[in-house]
Amino acid sequence: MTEQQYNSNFLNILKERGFMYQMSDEKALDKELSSGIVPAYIGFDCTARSLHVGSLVQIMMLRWLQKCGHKPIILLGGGTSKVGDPSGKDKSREMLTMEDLENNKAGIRKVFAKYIKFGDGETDAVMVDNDDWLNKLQYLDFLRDYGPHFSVNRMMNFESVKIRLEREQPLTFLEFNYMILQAYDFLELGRRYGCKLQMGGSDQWGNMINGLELNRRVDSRSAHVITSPLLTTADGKKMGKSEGGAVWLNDDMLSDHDFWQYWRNVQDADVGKFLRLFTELPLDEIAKLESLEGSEINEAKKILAGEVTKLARSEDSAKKAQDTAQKTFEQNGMGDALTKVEVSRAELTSGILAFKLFASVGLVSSSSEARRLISGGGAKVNNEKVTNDKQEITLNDLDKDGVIKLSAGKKKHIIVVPV
RNA sequence: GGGGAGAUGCCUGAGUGGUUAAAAGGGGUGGACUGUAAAUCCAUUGGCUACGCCUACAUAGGUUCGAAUCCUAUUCUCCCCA
Repeated sequence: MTEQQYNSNFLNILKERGFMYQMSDEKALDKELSSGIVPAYIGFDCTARSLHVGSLVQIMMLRWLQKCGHKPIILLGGGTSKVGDPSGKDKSREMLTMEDLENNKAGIRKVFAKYIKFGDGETDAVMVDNDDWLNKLQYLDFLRDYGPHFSVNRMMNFESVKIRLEREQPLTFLEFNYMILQAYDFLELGRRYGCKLQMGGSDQWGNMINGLELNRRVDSRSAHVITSPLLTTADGKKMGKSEGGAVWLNDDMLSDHDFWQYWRNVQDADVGKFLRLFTELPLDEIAKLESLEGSEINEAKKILAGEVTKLARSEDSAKKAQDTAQKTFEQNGMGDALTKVEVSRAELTSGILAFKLFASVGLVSSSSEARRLISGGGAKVNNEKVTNDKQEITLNDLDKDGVIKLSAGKKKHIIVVPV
């Protein structure tokens, strides 16, 4: 490997693998990390039942952190979700019920359990909800105790604030307070767990620095922050959209097959970057993979898909997904991991109009869309193009395995199982 | 509290009484080309048991043969003055 820039193994890994965007006081942090266990945290929203690949960079950072002998703290924004995240300006989000919130927390915990180890040990991860302390805050006490440490003049200079003001877009007081609450989280975690490091996306830099300073001013605790680059795909789009939906990490939100396919279909230019960030393959191996040319890079994509799926789902899921992909795409057949939909035998006996079946099975969202698909030549039954939307699908269409394969375009397939 | 501007399809954004399911772009989807990639090109993009029907331009009423376009009330948003 190249020269090791830091004493801390953790920092070296972050640097080499592309997790590092900026950090506060490099030397001090390096020293801190190389001389003992450092508890570090990253905050996550819990507005959905699962996190999606957009959070994967953060998750991997915590995983490496633990691997390097430190303690990950996962902070869920249960308290802040209660207020609703204001940065999605248009519609203020619906309030989550307590029940939703608990469900979401459980779902998110499930994801993390795949990546890091929880428990009571020194480097075991813990998961906390900022509702535990934010909810109890007394406005006046809070103002008196922490208000003096925040300078509005400075906050006005923060990128996030400045942009809004310059564009004359509204910035609510609520929103303005968010960064203060976030800073307070850092302080609280410092008190509870001796947390000294906050990590997060580079858009959080300003907020994170606030927390760092609050720690220093109020508790004289030395604290640090590291940000990761904001991830975009090679064509500059946000990561994590596929076939119209978000790429969820939980398997009850997105099938193993679709998850695997997302990684299989990344752009050539992203392969190396993603391998470094989202897998734990050695760097020299990654270098080899990303240097593959032309269609050979597809092999690298398969490895990427396999590795990521293994981590997020399971070894078995990865295998099945790859197997299915091979059968489906390379042999024009079908694999186990394709979504199966049951259709009553009785209906098939009398015949179902093609466009209706495509819609009811969920390949398209309406029968109008199904008709469009068919007239555009994108609908197939057992690899045969459907030419007429009134074509009937019947038991006669069962293949030798007694099922029917429906395809919408080249990539979306569903297996119809008569019951 | 006073005055002004505005709310259009997934998003941005035209339209200001009549072929307007609503320009244009973005995004999505399908096709061609390829490597299950990118770029490019073409098509499509409210719903429906479909050459017709229904629902749509913040909400509720009204004027009119006819409204997204005019009137009234309501809700929300932004701006300015106090």
